[in-house]
Formats: sequence, C-alpha cells, structure tokens
Amino acid sequence: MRQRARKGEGDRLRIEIIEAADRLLVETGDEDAVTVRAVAREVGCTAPAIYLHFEDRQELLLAVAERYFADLDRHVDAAVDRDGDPVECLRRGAAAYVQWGVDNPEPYRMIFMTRRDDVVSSIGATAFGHLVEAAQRAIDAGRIVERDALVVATGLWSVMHGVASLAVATPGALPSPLDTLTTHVLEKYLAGLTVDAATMEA
Amino acid sequence: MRQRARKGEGDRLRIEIIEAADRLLVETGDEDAVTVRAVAREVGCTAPAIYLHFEDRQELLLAVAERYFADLDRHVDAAVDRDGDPVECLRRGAAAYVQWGVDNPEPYRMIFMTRRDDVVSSIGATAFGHLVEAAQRAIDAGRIVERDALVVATGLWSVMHGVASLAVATPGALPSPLDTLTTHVLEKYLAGLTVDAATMEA
DNA sequence: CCCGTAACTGAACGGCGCTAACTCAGCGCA
DNA sequence: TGCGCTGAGTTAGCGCCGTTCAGTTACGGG
Repeated sequence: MRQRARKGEGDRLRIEIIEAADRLLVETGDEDAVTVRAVAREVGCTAPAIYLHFEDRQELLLAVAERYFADLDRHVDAAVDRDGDPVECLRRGAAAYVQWGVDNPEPYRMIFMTRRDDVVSSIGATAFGHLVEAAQRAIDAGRIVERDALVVATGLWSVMHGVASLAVATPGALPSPLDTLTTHVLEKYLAGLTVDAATMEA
Repeated sequence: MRQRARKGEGDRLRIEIIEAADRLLVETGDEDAVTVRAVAREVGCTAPAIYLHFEDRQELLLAVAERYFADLDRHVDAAVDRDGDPVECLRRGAAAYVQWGVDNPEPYRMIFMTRRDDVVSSIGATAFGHLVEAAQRAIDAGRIVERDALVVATGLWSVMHGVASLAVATPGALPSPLDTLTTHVLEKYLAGLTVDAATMEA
C-alpha cells in the first residue's frame, strides 16, 4: 500500500509505474509477465489506477520501450568518438549496438522484435539520425564507395540487427563468442562498402 | 460441432488442430490471437480436447512452427540451382529467404523472433545444413576468401535475417522496395567475402 | 470548516490456460 | 444379440488476465 500522491503530483505514480514495469521485464525476462496487475502489485496500487495514467497496457509498454530506446541511444553514443576516424566510429557504434542487445535481451526484443507498425518513436528516429550522420562523415571522408548515407545507415543497421536479434532469439544456435560473428559480419560488410564495384567482379 | 473421430483415428484431430492454428495465425496476423479456445472453436471441438494431443499451448505453437520451418526450407531449396554457380546459388537462396519472411511475417516472427532457447527444431537444423553445404561449394570453387563454411553460413544467415526481421518488425521504417536493401546488403557482404584481406586495408 | 476535485479503490465482466471428473460411442467378444 | 472396455471426447470450474464503472477518500482553496 503506497502513500497517495499529493494533489498536483499525479504524475509521480506514472513514473513509478514505468519503473516497476521496467524492473518486472528485466527480472522475469518475459514481456508477458509484465501484466497490468503485476505492475500494480509491484507499485503498491490497484490495477485500475494504472488506467489513470495509460490508455491501456500497450501504451504502458510503449512508454517503457521509449526508455529503452533512449538508453540504447546513449550507450551507442558513449561508445563512439565523433572526432575520430569515421569508419572506426561506425565500427565502434555497431559493436556497442549489438552488445547492448545481448546485455538487454528483453528490452531489445521489445523495441525491435515486436510489431511497431505505426509509431516509430521520436527517440528511435533521432538515434537513427545519429547513425545517418556517422555514415555521412565516413562518406565525406572518402572512405566509402556508396554515396547515399541513408543506404549505408540502413544497411549497417540491418546487418547489426541481424546479429543482435539472432543472439536474442536463439541464444544457443550461434557460435560463441558472439564477438567473432559480430566482427566477421561487420568487417565483411564494411569491406564491401569500401571496395569499388570493379573489384567486386572478381 | 465436428464428427467424433473413429476409434483408431485419434490423430485426425491433431492435424485439424494444427491446420486451424495455422489458419488463425495467418488470418489474424497475431500470435496472441491463436488461443487454445479460438483454435477449438475453429476446429469445432472444445478446448480441453486440444490437451489430448498437445501438452500445452506452447507445444501446439511449436508444432505449427515446425510446419513453417519445413515450408521455408522447401521455398529456399526451390529457388536455388544446386549445380549452377555457387555464389549465385547463395545469392538466390538468400533472396528467397528474405522474400519468404516478408510474405509470411507472422510465421517468420514465430520461428525466428520469439525465444526458442532449448529445442532448435531438427528441420531447422537440416535447413541450416543446406546453407552450410552451399557455402562450402562456394569455398571449394575458390570464390570466397573465408575458409570456414560455418562462419560464412552463420554470417549470411545473420545478414539476411537482419533484413527480414526488420521488415517484419518495423514495416514502415524501411525504404521500399525492400529488394533494394536486400540486394545492397547481400552484395556488400558477398563482396567483402570475395575480396582478400590486403584490399580491405584501403 | 467545508466543499470541489484530484487521486485513487472495489467489484465485476468476459476471456484466457489448464485440470479433473464425467459421458458417450463403437469395437471385440461371449 | 448383448455387454463391457476403452478411446475420444465434453462439462464444470479454478485462478489469472485486461478493462470498465461506479464509488470513495483526502488534500487544498475559499
């Protein structure tokens, strides 16, 4: 039984709810375990109280997902040195991305492996924007043959997502250490990007 | 209300259940809609009858997943020409793989994007075996620098799974047509594989 | 002090996975 | 022909779920 919030502090519960849902997801490792009732129990309120702050369960999960998006963005951002070598920058960012996925499997599954047709979160968009910028820097530095930064960013994302999501979905089916696979795939893709079309004919 | 099976034909219901679950999944496009009760309604029996043929809901879904695995394997197999150019063989197989995922989003999500820690289906294993063989042929033909067929197969799978699973999870976030992305990623990865390490330094 | 209202609770509905106990039809056998 | 065994189901029910609605509590302003 938690203390009722003061008059102007209705949003306090909202934050507590999101944090409880986060905790539940990480502890159980199962999105299905994050039930409205379980979250309410964790918070110390009743289930209907949740609906004062969220339209429905989906919207609560979305709020949690936004959090994870921001965390992933921070984590990748912290791993890259914007002023260093631009290809190395892509490399480090990509490795950090995969690492975050492996370290946070349920969050990763939540934000990238369940249907999100309509609302691509704005945070997700800015995170992707950072990737496009990094790709553009590599292109501007003449390190990549492909001219379209959007193509490079999307391609790199696909490739890294492939490794991360396989690691999350079928942990046993991949050779360990995962780093080997990450590096292999990343290097071959980057090599393809840096080599010009003539050489590719080989 | 369906006719009760004859004495020796208990397995008839089992098949009807799997087919009904398949239909439900494809029609609704939502794994959560494949409830034991909904399947029972679709079949025309009662819910507990399902438990005469499956341990629990998970096992029913697993049986459906096995079906999809087999279908995917057939589809990819039909797209490749075993005796043709080995790299072209990889290319066509990879493209067919992604196409199947896009054409069957819920099945794809089911078999590759939900947790499958323990039992990697035997069908899945043989399908992967086919990929390893194809990689080995390309290596034997001297078309690929990497010597380890398992690495090539895993890498190629990761890369193609990246595209397919992004397409399934965030249909709106990817540029269309998807083929462009598939081809780009595939070609760059293959180019990286066919180019030797010295050239990569560029 | 008291009343409006923000912040919540209690009870309930229909649907879920799953279980235990029961029924019923058809086959083998006397 | 009749009978009982047994395979193939059904009926009823538990505890959980998401969600709604009507009610209740307590803070803060007048």
